[in-house]
Amino acid sequence: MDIAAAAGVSKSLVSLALRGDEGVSDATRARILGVADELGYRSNTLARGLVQGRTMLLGVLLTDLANPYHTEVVAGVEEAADAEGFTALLAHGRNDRRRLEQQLDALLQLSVDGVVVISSWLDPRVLTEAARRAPVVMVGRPAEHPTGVDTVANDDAAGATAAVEHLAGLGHRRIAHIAGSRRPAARARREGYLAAMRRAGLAAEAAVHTIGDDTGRRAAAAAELLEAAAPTAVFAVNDLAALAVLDRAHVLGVPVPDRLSVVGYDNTGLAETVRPRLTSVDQPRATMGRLAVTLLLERLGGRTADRREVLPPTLIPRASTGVAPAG
Amino acid sequence: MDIAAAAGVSKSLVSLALRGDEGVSDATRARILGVADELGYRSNTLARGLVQGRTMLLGVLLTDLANPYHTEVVAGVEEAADAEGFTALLAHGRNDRRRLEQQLDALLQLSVDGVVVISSWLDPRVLTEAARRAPVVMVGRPAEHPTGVDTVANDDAAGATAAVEHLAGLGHRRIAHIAGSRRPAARARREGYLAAMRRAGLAAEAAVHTIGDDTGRRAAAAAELLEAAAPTAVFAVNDLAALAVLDRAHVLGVPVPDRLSVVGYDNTGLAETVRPRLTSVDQPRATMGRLAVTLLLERLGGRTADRREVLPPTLIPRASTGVAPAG
DNA sequence: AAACCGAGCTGGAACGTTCCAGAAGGCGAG
DNA sequence: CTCGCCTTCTGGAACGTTCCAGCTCGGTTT
Repeated sequence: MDIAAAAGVSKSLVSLALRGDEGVSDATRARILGVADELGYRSNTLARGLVQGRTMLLGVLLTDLANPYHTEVVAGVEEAADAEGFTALLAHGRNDRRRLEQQLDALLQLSVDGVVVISSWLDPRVLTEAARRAPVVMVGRPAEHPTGVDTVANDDAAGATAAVEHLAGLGHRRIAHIAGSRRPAARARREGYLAAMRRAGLAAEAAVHTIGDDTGRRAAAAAELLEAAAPTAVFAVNDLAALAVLDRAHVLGVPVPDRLSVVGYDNTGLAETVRPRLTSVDQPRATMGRLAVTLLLERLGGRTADRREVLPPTLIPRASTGVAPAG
Repeated sequence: MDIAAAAGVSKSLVSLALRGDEGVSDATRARILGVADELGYRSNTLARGLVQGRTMLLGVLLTDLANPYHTEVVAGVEEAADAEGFTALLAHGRNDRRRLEQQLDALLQLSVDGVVVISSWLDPRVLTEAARRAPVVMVGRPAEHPTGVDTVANDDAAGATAAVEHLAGLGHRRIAHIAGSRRPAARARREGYLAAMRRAGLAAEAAVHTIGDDTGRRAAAAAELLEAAAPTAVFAVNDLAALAVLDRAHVLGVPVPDRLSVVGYDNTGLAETVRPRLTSVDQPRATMGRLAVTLLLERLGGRTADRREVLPPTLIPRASTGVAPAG
């Protein structure tokens, strides 16, 4: 450390002074800080991490940067990380499971103190294995709970129920559902929809159409659904699917919400952008991100039992839903 | 290194074997790899970085994760980084200049081998200072070129010209512009618009309304513009502003594109989502990201002269523009 | 005056790698 | 048989920090 030489003290004392330790005289401290400033000194995270065994870095691994759902969770994670003195570093899987695993590996090799995984894509065994090297919290609904890993999810069944009850409360009976792929969250929403329809005495009216992830099939499913089931209301598995329905309704000349009500899920920025504004089920994303950090810190504090947190979503009514058309 | 003990060789040999060096006998290599696998060994980036003086990490600093413009640049950066054997780590400024600086600092302290800054927010002096510790490339249009830093930008004037020529070619004369804040890119687009209007002999018809960054003022500016200037076409500084115009037109019952044509800038996902699909100027974002990495590598290879790259944008015609209404 | 104390400082080990000089042993050429 | 060379392997230094045990020196207590 050249600061030591320049200030005429030992490197140990430089270290103490820079870290603000008590046992350094004011005069010496001032001199050391002065020299450090002059030399443009920046501490070296690598060296510190190596000797301390912790880096104050949190890794955030996400499947898809472009997905606004993910980025709001990230905001929550960052806020909490900042408050605890950690730096959040993001790694991006770009919708590719292999790459996701590589990025996870890269984070672990960097000796991050913990990892928040915002993705349902990783194999539970990969997560369990990762959790042996650093605490791992997964945000999202896993198909199968990975042992050694904490999870934070929203209550998809409750969200679906809220959507159905909102629509039923407006007098709708033919409430159809556009379901997602076989992913766990989508499945839970679908089951929640079916259960809520039963409870509302509308089991006979339930209609489910399943879509893929790509835009083309979304549009096709929307068209099919509107023509086959002739619903007065649609609960869609997510905002993008809801958008496809709005789009199709526009093409068919069906006015929304006068003749058709539509509810989305995730309350993405889109919901507030499209015309009409989309009623959508909101997950408390920022809260989920913050909670993930809390769970990580608990693990760092020594907790070993797995935790599985489920947070309640909220329905945000907007202009895409209205009272059911008469007849 | 416990692998060394378990395999009965020196730590040096373990290092050589794991890195695939030639001078290790096949039998010994197999034994070492076997032991490493069994012990679940992962190399330690901190230690390697410390001794080698490079980490094979690229830092990507961005103002706003939620901005799809940024994320596509990131995709280009990641693609190129991957191809060169680097790992891209993202740090996020969350629309806060102070935080942006802190994150930049964190990246430098991590000893990343280079930084791609996707933001026009940082003080040029901060960037110049950072560039003394690691190569820095800025993607975006700086107000003032920071010395020691390479920049990659799109040609905003050319983009504005393309928009005006497209509209003029459709017979429009009263082409108004919704301008952005005082940020350099916005200013360049505005100047480009004015110059193109002059060249088209429409200087007298030019009308500029300026907006802020928030949604409310966007809507107000859109309303004001449509009512005051009564244009038949609007070139907006970005897609969000264009959206506000579409929205306002919808409220006023002005059909697009029959009585009003609208062109955006940035060609974000929104442009393909809204109805009608938005004509927009596309920046070659992925290419810009890849180019940024190329420039970083050149710096690592020893180049010291600053480079300033400007890439041509492309207008993507969609349904929001049509021939000017008669009369 | 001896013993103790605390404030202020130092030197060296440690962290997990890579790198470098060089050692050991086998083999072919002279 | 000796020399040199090649292959395979080793030991220790180095990277920039933190941590720990311990040093020195003036002042206070007994």
